[in-house]
Amino acid sequence: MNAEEAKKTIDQSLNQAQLIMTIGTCSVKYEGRAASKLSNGDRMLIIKKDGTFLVHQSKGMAAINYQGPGAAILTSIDDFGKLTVSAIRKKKGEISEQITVTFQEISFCHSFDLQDDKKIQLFGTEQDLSNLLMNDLHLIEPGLVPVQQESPLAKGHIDILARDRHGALVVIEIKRRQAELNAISQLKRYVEEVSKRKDCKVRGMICAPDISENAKKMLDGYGFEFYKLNYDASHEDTKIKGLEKKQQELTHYF
Amino acid sequence: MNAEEAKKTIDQSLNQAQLIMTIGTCSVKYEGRAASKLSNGDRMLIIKKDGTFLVHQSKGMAAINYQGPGAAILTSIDDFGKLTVSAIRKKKGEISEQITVTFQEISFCHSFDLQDDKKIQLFGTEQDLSNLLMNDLHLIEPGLVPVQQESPLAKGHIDILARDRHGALVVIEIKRRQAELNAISQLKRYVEEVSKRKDCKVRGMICAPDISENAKKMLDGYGFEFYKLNYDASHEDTKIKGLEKKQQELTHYF
DNA sequence: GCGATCAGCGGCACG
DNA sequence: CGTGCCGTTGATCGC
Repeated sequence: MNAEEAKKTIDQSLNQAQLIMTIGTCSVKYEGRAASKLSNGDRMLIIKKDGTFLVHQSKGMAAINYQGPGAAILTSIDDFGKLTVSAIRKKKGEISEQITVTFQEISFCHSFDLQDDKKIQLFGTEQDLSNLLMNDLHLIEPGLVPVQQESPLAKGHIDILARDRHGALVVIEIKRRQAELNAISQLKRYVEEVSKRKDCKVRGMICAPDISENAKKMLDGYGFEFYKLNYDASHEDTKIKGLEKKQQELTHYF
Repeated sequence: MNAEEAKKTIDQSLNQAQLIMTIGTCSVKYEGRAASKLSNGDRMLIIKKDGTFLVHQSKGMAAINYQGPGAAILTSIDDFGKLTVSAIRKKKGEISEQITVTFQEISFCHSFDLQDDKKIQLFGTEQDLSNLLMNDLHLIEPGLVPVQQESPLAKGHIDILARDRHGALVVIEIKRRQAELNAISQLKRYVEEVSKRKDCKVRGMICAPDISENAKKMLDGYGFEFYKLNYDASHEDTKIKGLEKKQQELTHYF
């Protein structure tokens, strides 16, 4: 396909705010928060009507170069008759960014009018798990009652804050996947902050489907607790299937 | 476009491991680690030759539903003559996942042969900054010498480990963007671990272009230091433009 | 393969 | 608007 032709297609479609797809051999250059270079190869360029700019290679999930919504799109034909398409982002307070795609060959360039105002409904988020646990704190231990959900702290927010039957506060951090070191650090921060403000015993607790070995050691070191949270999120109504306390390994005592 | 026709196009292209793009009105369902529903609207479905499966709406950067490389793709025509395309992922040890796209209308379905074995070159990563700083530790303070880069710890790895002119170890954590609470927690982990193993004073230090207010407070609380790292990563050779120590605010003393 | 972390992270929600 | 953090995070690198 002709470069002039493609340029015309893109320019017109931009005016009409359509989705534009261009496929061809191109090189890509990026300058902004970082910088990148990608030499000639066949790629797919997607320009959405909100300014989203995506360059995809033939493999891999992530766009290899991109620009978020709001980018200004510019097209031009260079001295060698090659089409270049640029996405430029200039926001005050942010680093100015620019991607330039230079096409050697264009095999396809077309625009599509996509009508779609539907929003996705997502189930099984951490928030969902939190809501479920809120109503089932007895699964953890008898007498545990909710104090606050999503308690906003100066430094982050606690998933669930509860009180046990002895009057101690329990900071519960929920993870929808394996808890790792940073989850323990997070919990530590919350427990420290709550301890500073409340004059009572404060327990720290992680509820997650799994925990890494190092994270478990760190957890034990702080005297926190881990509950294995078994759940099924593959349906609209996420279900908690089990919640069992994992004691410290006996080996820790030898 | 006819559903049968589109199915044939997709099936044939899958055999040839090409990139396939289908555009039309569809609903999308996902079940796996989480679950989602998206009712009818116009979308773009991209199937890459490595099994990557992407559903894009007309706006926004992220694919609204996706499946990574390795997904098995299935097509079928349902009782109402509608085309459904599914991506299924079954890996042992992982949760089985499935996306199903049901097309009401198909406006475009075509495959493309994208030849591309080029890899992107990225500049200005945290690693690059680390390399630069390694050779310019004097920018931080006189007499600071490198001990080890990317020092592997049981719990993570230290960006730069150095020794100051008084013999104290300095754990340096570099961030390419604003340091926030979790960066401080991270640094704390490393300092704790080094302290445990070395019998000398251990300093903690963050080098980042900025630091959030709370992170700064937490940093001060631990007695760590913040150096404002001014750099330009918008070119192939990233440059450090300045590195200035930010003292504690005087207000902290009142 | 597991684990820890980075990412041009993006996106969201809440102060 | 900043900030903290989740994400079906993904991608990478070291052990």
